[in-house]
Amino acid sequence: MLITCADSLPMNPTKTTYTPADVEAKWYQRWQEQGFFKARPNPKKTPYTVVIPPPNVTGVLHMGHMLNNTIQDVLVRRARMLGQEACWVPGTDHASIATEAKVVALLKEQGIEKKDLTREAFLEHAFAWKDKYGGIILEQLKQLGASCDWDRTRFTMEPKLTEAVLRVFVDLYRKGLIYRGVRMVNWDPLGGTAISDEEMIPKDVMAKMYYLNYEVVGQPGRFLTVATSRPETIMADVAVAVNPTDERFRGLAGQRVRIPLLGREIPVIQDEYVLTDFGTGALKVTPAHDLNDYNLGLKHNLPIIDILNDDGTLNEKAELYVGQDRFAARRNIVKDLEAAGLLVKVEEYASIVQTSERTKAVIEPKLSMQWFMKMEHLAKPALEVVENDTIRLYPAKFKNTYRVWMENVRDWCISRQLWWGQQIPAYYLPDGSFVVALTASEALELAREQSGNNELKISDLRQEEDVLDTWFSSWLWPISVFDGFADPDNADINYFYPTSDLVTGPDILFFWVARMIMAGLEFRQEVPFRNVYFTGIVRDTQGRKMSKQLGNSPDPLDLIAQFGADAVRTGMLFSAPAGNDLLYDEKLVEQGRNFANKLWNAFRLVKGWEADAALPFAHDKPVAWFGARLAAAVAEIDDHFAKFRISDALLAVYKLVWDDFCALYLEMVKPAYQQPIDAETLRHTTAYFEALLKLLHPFMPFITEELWHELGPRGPRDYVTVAPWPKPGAPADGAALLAGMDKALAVVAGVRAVRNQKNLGPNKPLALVAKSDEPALLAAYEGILRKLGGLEDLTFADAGPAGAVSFVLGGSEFFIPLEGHIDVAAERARLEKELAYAQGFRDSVQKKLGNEKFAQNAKPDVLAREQQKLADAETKITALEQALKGV
RNA sequence: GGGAGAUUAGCUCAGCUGGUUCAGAGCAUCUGCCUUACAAGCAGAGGGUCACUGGUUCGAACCCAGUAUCUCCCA
Repeated sequence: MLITCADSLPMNPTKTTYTPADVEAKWYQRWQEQGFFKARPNPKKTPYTVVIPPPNVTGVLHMGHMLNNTIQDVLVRRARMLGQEACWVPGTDHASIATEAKVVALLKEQGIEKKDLTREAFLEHAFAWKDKYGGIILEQLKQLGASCDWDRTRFTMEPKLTEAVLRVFVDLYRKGLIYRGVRMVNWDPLGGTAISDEEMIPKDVMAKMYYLNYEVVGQPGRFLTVATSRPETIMADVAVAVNPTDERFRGLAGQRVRIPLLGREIPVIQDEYVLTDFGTGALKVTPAHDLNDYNLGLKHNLPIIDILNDDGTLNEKAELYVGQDRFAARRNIVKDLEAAGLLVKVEEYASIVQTSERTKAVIEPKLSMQWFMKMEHLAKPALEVVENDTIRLYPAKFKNTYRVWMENVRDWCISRQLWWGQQIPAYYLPDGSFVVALTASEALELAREQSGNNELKISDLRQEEDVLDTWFSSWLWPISVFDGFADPDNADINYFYPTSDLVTGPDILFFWVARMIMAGLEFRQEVPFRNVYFTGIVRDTQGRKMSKQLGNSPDPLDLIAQFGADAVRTGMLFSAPAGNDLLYDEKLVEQGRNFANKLWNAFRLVKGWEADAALPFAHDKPVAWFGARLAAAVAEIDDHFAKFRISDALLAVYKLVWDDFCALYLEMVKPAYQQPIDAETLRHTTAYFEALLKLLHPFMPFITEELWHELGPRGPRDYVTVAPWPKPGAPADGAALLAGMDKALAVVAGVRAVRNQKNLGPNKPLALVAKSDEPALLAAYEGILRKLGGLEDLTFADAGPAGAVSFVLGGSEFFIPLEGHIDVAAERARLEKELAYAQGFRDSVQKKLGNEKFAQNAKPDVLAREQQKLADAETKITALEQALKGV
């Protein structure tokens, strides 16, 4: 009788290599047709929710996305198989500064300058561009196999999410948590906006240090030399500071000095902040243009003179070089200082300047009027939920980082001087005061109330030009994707929130993760997620970050085309422990491809078997053993998942498939060429194969789905994607089965080692004589010993035959008669070495057991183990001594 | 300058409560095999003073102190 595994074979099972390109698109389409990725509130199931860290709407897939989304997909697919209602919400981020910079650059190519456009016209261009190129990245994720519920795709700037942002802004403003204030910000003069710290790129440069002479007032000819890298800012100086302990400036404190060229008098102040060994030890204080100086100015109550315009040119307060760009002014003032004899010297030194990630402009620390959010009130509960493990961070070391940041949290500058983003819903009255409201008409009402002027019209109000920081929409993401602001009691949010796991990079722990926690607690009184898994940064084999400039970043789509999505996914995961950077190496992807190929060939083998119903069940031992092995592996894999050890889980499946199933189990049950197999064994083998496909599916969704359908006839909705995850239930005698097989396999390994040592080749039939202390056990595994060891004969005896190679396992001796291959001296030497080793081991255990304090202090189970070790060592020594006598 | 973390095989990393294992995995390396599923493969082997110096302990990769080097975060 013939048991067929599948009705049709779209793939050619005679081909020895698996070709992923033939099947991947097909299965992704089928999954979508079947609606497997769609999630709906279902009270009978436990929800499992993941919100994607939304990539930039105009971005394209890079290696970091590959890693991050592979991990999410593994978690989501496994949850789905565990019978949970798995909901993975995809979407994109409007990424205000990045996208605006791209649109500005694009318009420039078309000869259009942003400044010549109205806000409305610019946004029209931006939306047109977003509609054309936006969301490409989501299509790319499908090629990776990402099982997102695409019907739920959101965009942080779509109307509903924008409404959520505005509601939150108004709410927090009314709670008194949002205010306007003047602060030192990172100003991008080219982009004309404040940017956040993470949007700056530090650049190593060789800068010049200029030594300038400030004349001491009332002491003509006496100068105080000050070192500065920014001579063009001396017009904004308000003091010169020295360290109070610095002997060189004794007596100068309280004196006044004259700013070079300008002649304005400023005081000399003392502060410990000043480093005595940097520059000349005298520091010019320019509060408007340096953050440290600003703080120094606050401390000493100094005035602030801001000499720069928003575009980086000098304003009239500078008095000199007005209208010139800061760098032109620098060149000119150096010339003039030199001419005036006030420039002592110029030194080169290595320095770091901050530049804008988008416009590349050198960042200017600048005082400006911005919108801020108070963080203290929000940070406190957000810290607590991480401290008390309501939210767990993986790896846990990030708890420390999180704590330090949350305890020193500073107010959040939420305004950006851009157009692409959510415009701040504040409306200025003609008198300069303002109101905050969701809509213009509400604003008008408030404005009339506030001003007492009922004649005010909407056209009298001027809406704030600034937009909100992108993170001000992404911090609401886990709530807003379920419309939790507009409709706080809807079925989706009640069911899917809080989400389960968040997978993201540690670089946005503060900007995103911490703020989502705050938002969750503030607006829903509930954490946004239970676990946060931090991935590492993908680097090249030399440890460098992937970057376009270095050209060290492969195109993920090329990789998928070349190796298959499954191979790329496993390649990323093979070496990606949580929080550790991943050194990407194409070899890992090759390893993934090889693994897919291994699986494919195992399938080809099993597929080729024909069952003969007349044959008796011949492989009860292998079948029982692999059942136990599988159960143990499932338990181990589940444990790895519970601890978010994703790459360990993968490695465990990898070894189960490759070593246990292919190298051992299949070799044990494999019939001789073109011989039939008994039906019972084939039935078990097929069931095991299916279990392996299930365990592998989260990691390698495509090949497992393909083989699932090849392996047996399937109903219309019978897909491994929705198959139940294997249960770990181990058979009662599992431990004994595993231990027994280990002993048998040790004998096989011994025989194979002899084969290799004696250069016998895999085919030469050998005879094995066993002087075993467990003959019954070995007899039970005789079939396996013969097959895997290539034995033509297995006999039990009390003594070894002459002219045999021997090896010792535990208390048993094994002999392989090999006339003509025996080198007596070498045999003796080998056994003696082994004996000496065993004796040394015994002695050390004996010594430990003989130590009174050990006997007193060690736990009973430790003591018992040591005694067992001693007994085992004694047995082995006896057997070795016997073997030596026989040589 | 302040803080956090790391250092285990050639590489990337595990190693849980100090004792199952006189230190484990994957990859790489070496040797031998084109053995009727797979050379993208099979069988076997070698490879470590657990950064260094002390300390605690019957016992330390693990706990403590110091040193060195590296990484990240904050300023």
